[in-house]
Amino acid sequence: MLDRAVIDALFPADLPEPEHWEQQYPARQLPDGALVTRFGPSPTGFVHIGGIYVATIDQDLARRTGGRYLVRVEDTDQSREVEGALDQFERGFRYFGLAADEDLQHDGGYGPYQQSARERIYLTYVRHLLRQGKAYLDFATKEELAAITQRQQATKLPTGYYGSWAIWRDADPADVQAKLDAGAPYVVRFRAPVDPAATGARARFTDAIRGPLEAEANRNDVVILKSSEQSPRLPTYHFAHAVDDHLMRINLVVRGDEWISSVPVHQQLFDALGFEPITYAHIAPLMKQDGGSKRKLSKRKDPEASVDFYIEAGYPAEAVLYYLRGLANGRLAEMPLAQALTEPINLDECGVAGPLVDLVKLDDIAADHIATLSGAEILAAVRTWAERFDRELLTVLDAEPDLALRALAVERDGAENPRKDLKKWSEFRAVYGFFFPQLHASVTGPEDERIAALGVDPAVVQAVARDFADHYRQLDDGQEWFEQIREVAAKHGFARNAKEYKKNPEAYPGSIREASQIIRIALTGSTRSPDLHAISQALGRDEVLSRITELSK
RNA sequence: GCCCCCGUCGUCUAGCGGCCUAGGACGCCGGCCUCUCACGCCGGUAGCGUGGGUUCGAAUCCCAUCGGGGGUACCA
Repeated sequence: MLDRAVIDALFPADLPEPEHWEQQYPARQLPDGALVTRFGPSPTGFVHIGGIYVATIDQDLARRTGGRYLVRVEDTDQSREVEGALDQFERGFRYFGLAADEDLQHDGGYGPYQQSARERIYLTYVRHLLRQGKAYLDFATKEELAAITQRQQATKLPTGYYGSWAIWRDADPADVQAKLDAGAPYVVRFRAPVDPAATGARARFTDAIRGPLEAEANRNDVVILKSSEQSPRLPTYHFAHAVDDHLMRINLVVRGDEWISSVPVHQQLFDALGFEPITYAHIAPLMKQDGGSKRKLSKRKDPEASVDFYIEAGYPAEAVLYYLRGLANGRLAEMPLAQALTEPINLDECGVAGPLVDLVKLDDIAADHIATLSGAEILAAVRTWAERFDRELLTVLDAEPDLALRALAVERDGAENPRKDLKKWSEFRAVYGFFFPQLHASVTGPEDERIAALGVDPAVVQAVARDFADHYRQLDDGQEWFEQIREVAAKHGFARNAKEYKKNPEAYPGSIREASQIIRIALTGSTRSPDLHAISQALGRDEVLSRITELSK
């Protein structure tokens, strides 16, 4: 073991002792059962939907128990850091209304809330471990490490830096001093306390979601402090997790299940540091079907892995949240959205398998949700979306707010079963664009391919349009209004109904169906639309006539 | 290689030894409504990974096997 003086010389002279931090970050005064949770975004410039998934659970648990939910930026891997990543994270989480009780902007007295700013805290505890011989300096080079792994693989031994493979674990202090004198870079490794191969030691813990779990005890002397060549000196995730979560007085760690196999290390670390063990809830990650198998949603391959995907498409945040909460806790998926958003997530009901994200299901949820909104609410949301993603639409909306409201009211306001024609705000343009003269591509005449596709004689089309326009009356009653089409259709010999037409197609230019479609296409540019009378009401008499007249020319 | 987690319709799931000839939701298919499309309503399709046990009885318990996922980094 190294002399204390040698160890201390490695650290700033004014570095505080652990007691200092313990006092600075005292136990929280919170009601019994209050959960203190945290989410740790990495500023890599990509905000993963899985982050929203986990953070929602974190926040829910804290809120419900009268605890705290904090965001701590995990930026210990500087090589992956990206400029502006924090803003991106901010924006993404704000869209989903995930505000932390404590974070970079909201100091709760347990900060800094960014690992790169916590160097002195980590160093205190590294020195502490070093002094007790629970950690040691390691000068092994990359090549040496690779060689060790290779030999272990060749002999089918567990890979890693442990026991007699750990060349610096029990090094002669004189050798260490010599390396130090030569200015050789080093890392600090944790001295794993047991050899599971010899003792059969097991690690046991109870996961808040999965119940009792068990694994081989950790054997590896994991790195806790990264290379002495770097500044600031940063810890690995393992060490930062122990120190930060203890000092921030976190009492429930919710994280992806890829961490399960690290729990044995974490337990040893907590124990060596003299920290109370912490409870874990390991969440099954969001998955994606890939050929015959499943894999985690990948930021490289799957656009829907990014929160930007949902924001750009304009999925309502509530719908996404509702979907995600239902995925986490199936019970919530069975209840209406408003209730599921406030109903607690129960960890013991959370799935353990890893659900596939199903955008078709999300679409269904979103359409259902939007159908519960009023036209005014939808307009407001579409407007907000358009501010960022469709400036032309924004201009039109702002020029004609009343028209927009009338358009949205069609088969919606006051309707028993409102249309579910909108799944996301980006669809507004395609679905409602025709209402706006600025966005509507008018039909140019009987030869327009949209009309031609009906297969009705162009001359008849023209005549129908002309007659319809000549006698057109803007009527309030839908039945009466539609009579106008029936009359024109009858006059030009259209069959009264589709059945009659089918029986003898040669005898008619078409049926009432085709006649209606002529008017529909003239008004909307499409063979599929909401109720024609309602559309005519929204458009107004002049616009109806102008669109029909285009066809009669 | 070693260690760990997981496995019910296409998807999300209910199910904790008899209430299961496995229930719901989404999807899909068909029908009704109808001037189109939606909506709505009605009906249908489809599953316990496999093989052994235990038991009067197994989706549920045990073992094995297969499949999928993760870890084994100075990434998180």
